[in-house]
Amino acid sequence: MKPPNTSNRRHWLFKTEPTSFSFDDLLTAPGQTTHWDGVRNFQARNTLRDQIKPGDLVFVYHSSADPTGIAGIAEVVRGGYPDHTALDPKDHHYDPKSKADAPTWYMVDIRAVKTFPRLITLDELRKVRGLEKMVLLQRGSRLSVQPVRPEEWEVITHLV
DNA sequence: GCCAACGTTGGC
DNA sequence: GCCAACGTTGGC
Repeated sequence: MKPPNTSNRRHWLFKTEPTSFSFDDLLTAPGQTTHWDGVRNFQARNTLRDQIKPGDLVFVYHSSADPTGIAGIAEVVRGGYPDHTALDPKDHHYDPKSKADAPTWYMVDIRAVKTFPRLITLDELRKVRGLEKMVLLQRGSRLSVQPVRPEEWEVITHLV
């Protein structure tokens, strides 16, 4: 495998509901690696398809949980490719408008690289200076795949 | 192209 | 479970 280009790596945040897929589930997955499937929002799709590259780093965020927050870090091991779950009528994320020869939806593969010793909660993030512009913290923000600025990444990783 | 209706997200 | 905010759909 080609070593990732760590100098140009970008940073992202992926939301997941831990009742359906948690960071622990990623840790116990084969190779601690998984497809990040099921994204059905065009803006997030564009990011997955066009911008997220192997070597990029990802905060895995637990939404609709108690408490909500960032559970750990994963590394992108495969860039955007078609999300086959959109083609499976039995899949919860099936989309009849997506076709195999013209896929609408994309996913990436990620591998766990760091488990935070504790959840970095949303409450805590809201209080940290320097994160005021973070996409996650914007009012009404619900993008499930979102960019994280380098300085935001730096501040957050030093909280634990 | 507008925009009302509808469905979803996600914090609380 | 509530509901504000948002994205998508479809009639016009």
